[in-house]
Order: sequence, then structure tokens, then C-alpha cells
Amino acid sequence: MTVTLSDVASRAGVSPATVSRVLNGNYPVAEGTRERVLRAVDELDYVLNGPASSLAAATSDLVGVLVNDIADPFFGIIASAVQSQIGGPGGRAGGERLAVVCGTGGAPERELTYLTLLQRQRAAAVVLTGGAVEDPGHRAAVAAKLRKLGAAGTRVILLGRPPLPDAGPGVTALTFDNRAGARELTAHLLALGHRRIGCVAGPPERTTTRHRLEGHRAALAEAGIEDLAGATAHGAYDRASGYRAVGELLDRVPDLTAIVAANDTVALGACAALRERGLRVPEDVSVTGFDDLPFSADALPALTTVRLPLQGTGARAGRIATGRDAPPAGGEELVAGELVVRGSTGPVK
Amino acid sequence: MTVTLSDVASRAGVSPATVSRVLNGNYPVAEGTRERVLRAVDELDYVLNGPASSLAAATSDLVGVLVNDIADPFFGIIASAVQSQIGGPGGRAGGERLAVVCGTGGAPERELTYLTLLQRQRAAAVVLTGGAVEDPGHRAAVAAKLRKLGAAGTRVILLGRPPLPDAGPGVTALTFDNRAGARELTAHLLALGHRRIGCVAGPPERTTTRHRLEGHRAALAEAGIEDLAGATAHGAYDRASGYRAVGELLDRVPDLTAIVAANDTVALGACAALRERGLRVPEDVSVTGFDDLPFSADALPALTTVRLPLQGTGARAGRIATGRDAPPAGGEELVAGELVVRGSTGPVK
DNA sequence: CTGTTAGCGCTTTCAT
DNA sequence: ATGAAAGCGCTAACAG
Repeated sequence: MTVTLSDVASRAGVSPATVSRVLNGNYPVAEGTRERVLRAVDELDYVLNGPASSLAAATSDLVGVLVNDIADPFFGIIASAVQSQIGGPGGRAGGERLAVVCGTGGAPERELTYLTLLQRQRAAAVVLTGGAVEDPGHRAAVAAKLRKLGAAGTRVILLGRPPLPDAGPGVTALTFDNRAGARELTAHLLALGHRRIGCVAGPPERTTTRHRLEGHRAALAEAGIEDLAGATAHGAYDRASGYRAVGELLDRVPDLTAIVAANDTVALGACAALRERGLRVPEDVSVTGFDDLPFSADALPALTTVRLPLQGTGARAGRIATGRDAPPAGGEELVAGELVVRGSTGPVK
Repeated sequence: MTVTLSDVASRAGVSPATVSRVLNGNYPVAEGTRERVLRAVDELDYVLNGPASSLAAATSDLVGVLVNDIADPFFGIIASAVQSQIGGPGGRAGGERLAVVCGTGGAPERELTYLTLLQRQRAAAVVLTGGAVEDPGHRAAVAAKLRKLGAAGTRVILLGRPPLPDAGPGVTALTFDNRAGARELTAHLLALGHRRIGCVAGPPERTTTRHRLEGHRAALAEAGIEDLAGATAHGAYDRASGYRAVGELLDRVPDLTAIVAANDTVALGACAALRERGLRVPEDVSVTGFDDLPFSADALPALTTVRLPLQGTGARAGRIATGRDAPPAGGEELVAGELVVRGSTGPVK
């Protein structure tokens, strides 16, 4: 049979209630009693029953982290940072919270399903990462779900995704300044003399895509340059998409001198495609990424990109999730990226 | 207040038990009743209480995945694959299970702590990934823990880590053939004429490190070549370690013509260090990796490495974890890697 | 096929 | 500071 709280209690010669208090540590217990209980726990090799605690306390030690894809370092770094902060003291007995990482593959309905699953688990907090899908119906559904989660005591944090006012107050949003980053990147290319710039954007329906595209166009507009017709291609946030898009773009606008890619991964695919077509980077075509993932510095040429403080922001989210950090005033914080110029961009030929 | 099973029951005009049966789907219920219940669930916007179910059923739908570091693509890919198979949205067969990803940072005590936490949650399964630490005490402690987990009905799967006989039967081990992979890599270098080969190995206390090193030396021995004194340096499985180790190695053995690195990440660090010293890869020094992570193909030169079927093995582990796949006979399976020759290796000068 | 009846193991007022 | 007792919401025999 499994050892229960009462077993520990009788062994220690106290009541179950006292054992519970010792284990949860959030209630005064005489030092002597405490030690006796702890010893009994040890001797019996007792392990608290999580589900039972959660049922009685109406909350669990689980923190949900929704990501598009765990295998993508962008999300891996964030998830890792969140997790690094949700352990430690401050939790229930044992003091550690567990991260439930859910890969949605970017599918709206999975996002909703996972949110329900997390609601079912009475998660202590939920962190939604990555750009949101801009569909009014889905948006409303997510907002409704988040409202319920919030009402049930679950902390909700949006990371790298815009605020959702109708999800209720108490929802924290840590967003990246994608617009400003993209603007800087394009401005950098313009300063190098580029005028014929192609754009390999992400999936059209995502906020991240829209914002980066807006930043790009803003820079163009500021310089009084018209965006080339047919110079934008959309695709997934992956390498294959970058590879394919370069083909499309070059077919439509053969004399491009630069390409801004949706992110680093896409940029690498683009570079590979360019090389295969006999075009050198950056001598013939400059290429930019976004995010500054670790491999970007090792690519040859190393990518010019915008560094996003993924680790720091993830850690912040983790601390807010556990109540260790207060949410930003107004429930919203815009996190800036930083232009990192490396070898993949150069003066126009 | 929150909606409970009985609320749904009375609304549908049935007993709570019937509602439970409908929701769990593993018991015959008349179609008409079923529909009425489902409608009531919908109307009341009912969400099952996970902790309560888990308490009553003495098992949860949580699957723990222990990894060194979620941010490392090696583990991210595995975690992603495991998760894709344990149900949840997209997965079929009533199995909506959640992956609890735990980053241990490679620390033995964190491994134990997480195992206890998962035991507390009555996890349905636990997947331990990555090489094991070769400390007798820790090894015994993990075995004891796993025995308890197994006894409590938790399925235990070791992925990329050697079997642990004293963890009891019923523990499945899917191990990578690190030895054979490393042997092939070194044999490949030998065939290219290299004789002065340096080795940037991983942390000395891990099984992965030892096996890869053994494979390397086996190849050397087979060719009747003596391992150079001072030609092996140990370090973490990260880029910085590869970078640093090249310095050490070259100081001790300046005329190396090839370097076998602990893995791809380390290899990239090594390449960077080599380049900075004015040495070309592969003209002056050949370099090999291990794992074949996605970025390895994009590095320039692309890495010669051993491809490990991370995705496939992770998926396999996920299916075994949920009981969808039967464990291999004998509880053990050796997964082979595949030599992938690319640009980072070439004939000796 | 469906209802009844007991708990599952813990937390938490409320007393003392 | 500690104990007693009343659930938390669900599942699983066991009947019918």
C-alpha cells in the first residue's frame, strides 16, 4: 500500500493536519513537532499525493507553456527560461512547480484544446508564447478561455504576443517590438545603398508577421522608396520556406540586392538557395534574419539580425507566473530588440 | 461557483456516474444518453476537474520528460517528438496527455527532485533522456526511484541512456549506438589519411562521453594507431567548450590534422576557434560532429557527423509511454546512427 | 445500460 | 500550536 499523510501523522504522533502544515510550510508549527514529522516522512519515504492536494486546495503546481514547436530553438530558449524560474522556493511543499510544455504547431484549435486541458489541471499559470493568429473568431475564443482561467485563479502571461484586452484584466503581455526591429533592419540595408529589397515574410495571419512587415514598409516609406511589386513572399517560419521563397522572389524580381527574412531560420534557408543559384552573400545579395538564435553567429556569413532577449523575457514571464515578480504596470511591456550587424549584409554592388 | 459533474448530471437527467462514463468513453453508454450528456456539458461549459479524476483513478495523464536543457535542439527535438505522440490535441484514442518537460541542467540532484515531483503527480509515464551520470551513488538512487515509480504504475523509458537493470523490469531503454557512430567517424578520418587526430570530448562522467570516446579509440586501435598523448580535452556539450578546447589541444599538439568533437554544437565552436587561428576547415584541419542537428547542414562547411534519429526515437518513446507501442523485447533497443559525410572533412594535407 | 454507494488523500475552517 | 471534522469532485465496484 502507498504511504499516506495519516501514516506519517501516526508515526510522528500528531494529527494529519499538522503534517500537512509542516509540509506546506505556510503555517506556524513548533520546531520540535516539525522535526518529528520530517523524520517520519523520511523514515516512511513518504511522497505527497499531488492530485489530492490539488483537489483539496483547488490549485496545482503546474505551469502551462504554450509554444508553436518545442524543437524550434526560439521556443526552446523561452521555455527553458520560463522553467528555470518556476522552481525554487515559494511553491507548495517541495517548492517546485512543473512546466507543462504544449506544442501547438501553430494550430488555433490546438491552442484552445491545450488551454482547456490546462484549465482542467487547475494550472497555477499559463504562458502563451509566439505570435497570435489574427482571426476574430479565434481571438474571441482565446480571450473567453483566458477570462475563465483568470477567474479560476490561473495567472495568464502573453509572451511575444500582443495584449488581449477582452481577456480581462490581470492578463500580462510581454511583447517584442517587432516593428521597430524590422524597421532598423531595413534602414540598415537602405543605408548600405540597397533599393531593391525582397521580403520573405512569415505566415500572413500571424501578428508577428504583420508587425515585422509593417516595420519593413515603414522604413521604406521613411526613405521615400516604394515597395517593389511582387517582392514579398509569405511562408512558414522554417528553413524550407526561406529556400523556396527565394526562388519565387528571384523569378519575379531578378535584380534584388537584398532580402529581409522573417527570422533567422528562414534567412538560412534563403542563403542556401542563393548560394545554389550562384549568388554570393553578401557580395551579390545581402540577407537579414530576426531573433538572433545561437546558430546565427555560426553561419557563414554570420547573420545580420535583430537580437531578441528571449532568455531574459522568458525568465521574466516565469517569475510573473509564480508571483515572484509583479506584473508590469498596465499589464503590458514592450521589449526592444537590438540590431546586430554581421557578415550577411554589405554595401550594394 | 464552478460547475461540477453532478451539475451536468442533473441537467442531463442522469447520474454522475453516467456522466463520468460518457466523458471517459471507456464504458458503454446509450447513444441517446450520451448525446444528452454531451449537450449538457456544452451548455454548462463544463470542464472536468483533473486533480479529482487523478485522485479517484489513482493515475494522471501527465507524462514527464526529463532533459538536460530544453533550449538545446538535441533535447528539444526529442521532447517535441515525445509530445507529438502522447495524445493531446491531434493525438487520438482518448489519450489527452500532457508533457511535463523538466530541464535538469544535467545535475544529478535535480534529476532526483524532478523524479519525486513526477511521482507525486502520479505521472502516467516518465521519459529520461540524455546520457546518465556515472556515479554509483546517483545511479543507485535513480534506480531506486524508478523502481518505486514502476511499482506505482508509471511507465519508465530511458532514451539515449543505457539500461538500468536494478531499476526493475518493465523499464524500457532506447539507447543510441554512440560507440559505433564514433568509430565510423574516426574510421572515416583515418581513411582520409589523418593520423594526428584530436578529440574534444564531453563531460567525463557521462555515459555518452565515455561511449563516444571508446568508439573513437576502438577505431584508432583497429588501425593500429596510437592515441596521441594530450590529444583529448573534456568539456561541456556546448559551443564555448569546443572553442576553448581547440586552444588547449593546439597548444599541446600543434600539428593536429583533424578533430572529432563531442557533438555538433561543440564542433561548431571548434570550427570558429580554428578559423580565428587562421586554420581552414577542412583544408588544414578536418572536423566532425555528432547528432546531425538541423543547423549542421547550414554551417559552412557543413558538418560531417553521425545522424541520430532523434525524432523517430522520441516518437517511439512517446508511444511506449502511452502504451500504444509495446516495449521492445528484453526492454532494450539499440538505435543506430548513420554517418553523414559533408564538407567539414577532407583528405589530410 | 444506468444508478447507488463508498471512498481516493489532502486541506482547511473551527475549536481548543 | 494542534486536533477534529467536513468536504474538494471524481471514479469504480456493485447492484439492478
